[in-house]
Amino acid sequence: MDKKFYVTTPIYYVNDKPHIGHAYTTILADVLTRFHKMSNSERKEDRSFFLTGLDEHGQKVQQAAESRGMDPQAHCDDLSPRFINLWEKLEIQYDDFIRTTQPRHKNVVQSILQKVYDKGDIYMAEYEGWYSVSEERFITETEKDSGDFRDVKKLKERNWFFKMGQYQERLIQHIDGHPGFLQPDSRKNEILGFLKQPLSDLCISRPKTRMDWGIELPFDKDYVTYVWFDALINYISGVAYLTDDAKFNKWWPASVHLIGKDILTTHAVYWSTMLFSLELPLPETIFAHGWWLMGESKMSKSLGNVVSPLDLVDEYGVDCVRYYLMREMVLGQDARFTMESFIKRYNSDLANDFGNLLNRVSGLIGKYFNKTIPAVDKNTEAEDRIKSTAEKLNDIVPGLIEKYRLHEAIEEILQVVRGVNKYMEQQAPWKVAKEDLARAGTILYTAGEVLRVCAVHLAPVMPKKCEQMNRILTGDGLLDSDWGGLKPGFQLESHDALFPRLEMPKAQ
RNA sequence: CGCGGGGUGGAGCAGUCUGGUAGCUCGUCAGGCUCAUAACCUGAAGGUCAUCGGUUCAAAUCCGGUCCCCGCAACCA
Repeated sequence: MDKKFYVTTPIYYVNDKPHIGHAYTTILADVLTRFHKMSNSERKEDRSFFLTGLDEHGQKVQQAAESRGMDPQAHCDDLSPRFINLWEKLEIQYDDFIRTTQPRHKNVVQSILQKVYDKGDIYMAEYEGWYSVSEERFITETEKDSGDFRDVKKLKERNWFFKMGQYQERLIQHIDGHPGFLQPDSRKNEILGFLKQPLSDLCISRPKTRMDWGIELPFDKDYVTYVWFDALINYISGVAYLTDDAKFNKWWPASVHLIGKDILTTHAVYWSTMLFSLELPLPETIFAHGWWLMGESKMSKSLGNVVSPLDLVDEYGVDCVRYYLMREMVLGQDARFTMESFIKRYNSDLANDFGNLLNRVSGLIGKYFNKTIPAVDKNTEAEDRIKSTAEKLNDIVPGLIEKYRLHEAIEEILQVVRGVNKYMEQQAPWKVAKEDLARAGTILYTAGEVLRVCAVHLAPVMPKKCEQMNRILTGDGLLDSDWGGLKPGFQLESHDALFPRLEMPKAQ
């Protein structure tokens, strides 16, 4: 994990307010970045780059703006703070926030269009397909057959096409040759299955007569570019492609594009072939995560009345929500959000195991050592054992993070926390203290130090709470998982419960 | 027969690639402890690993059939 880490989220489409799907991906990116910062030994801040932002062009944005009686740019400017403010509230430490209406992005998109055009990978042709008059867009055969669209008619339109199909074989070979490129495996197979069909070329233009909220084609002023062709480029325009070679070469190719499973094809196929055309390396990994389900349906803005995990932030704190989201979802699979599972998870992991352990340790140190961290007298086998479980986390956690097995990494840390509770039970310092104070000191130092190490490992998930725990135990928020952070002689202050137990709300 | 993923104690998951006493968290029951946020620790009950058949000394794991669930089938973000 000592190499550079460049992570991206999708740039979110500004036709509505941010929702849990946006928040989940962004928190995930933040957590992964913090894990990488932590494990990089030197110049930590230079070793990771986290890019997120907004996708502001396209028909839906234009329509959303129209329905509000606003200019599209004003609409975007109005919505963007909602995202930025939410990220701040969720403790997201991104390195850059890109908006596709920014000149730095538009310029790159136009340069790329020209470049690909000059190369001969873009040509004009007649597009014929089913057009929905009410939706003002072309629909697919499947969509037409679904019967959900009225006013459907065949329509011909002259458009510009990207020669995507010619890269089909090369893409298949890349996927086969790079097992980690598309994750999880089920998604990789999905794409390989998709690529068994002939891959057609991609229509990358929209006539301004139909839709003009986009980036103009440099070689044809009557058209703007298709929103995906525009949006995907953010991953390289955001790290200064064509404008700052040193910066670009430092970060590209991305370590991972985090996406929801709904936009897998655009990333795995469109984006990859675009990069082939540009003769740029492909990202190391595209990871498609699942969706948060509410009851039986996908949680989305269309269900305005649902309780979202985001609603819990104000009441229960951002760290607890981050913990829940990261621990409860198996990356790649769907997960179900319920209030009950949130409270159960919070109580059993954070209140009972993690938070309560702090109170046990600090309470006993208060009672028998006048709130002063005791020194280690002599380690026994029991100390060596619990200490080694803590030290093993230094290998286990980064290993699991690299494999995107985040919930397992968290579980491993919690196993160590539970181990300390067990160790306390077996060593019973509250009894030992009455006969052998030095021995009790050894036990309490060890328990406290393992707890502190666990807090350091959990800090990427719960930055505030873990720093707070570290501060309680050591007096500063420095996060270092090396053994010995607890300083004998340090005076503990009294403190409130870090994770007060929650009552299960009564069934309505 | 379009392609792919899955079906493991009450719930959620791991284990399947590299066959060999079925593991974890929550829940339930009993006991212990009493430092702590009625928390913590120990023990127990509970699974024919969807189903049928095959290979094997041995199958949750490999092979084949069947049933059920889910995703994909692009140019709308």
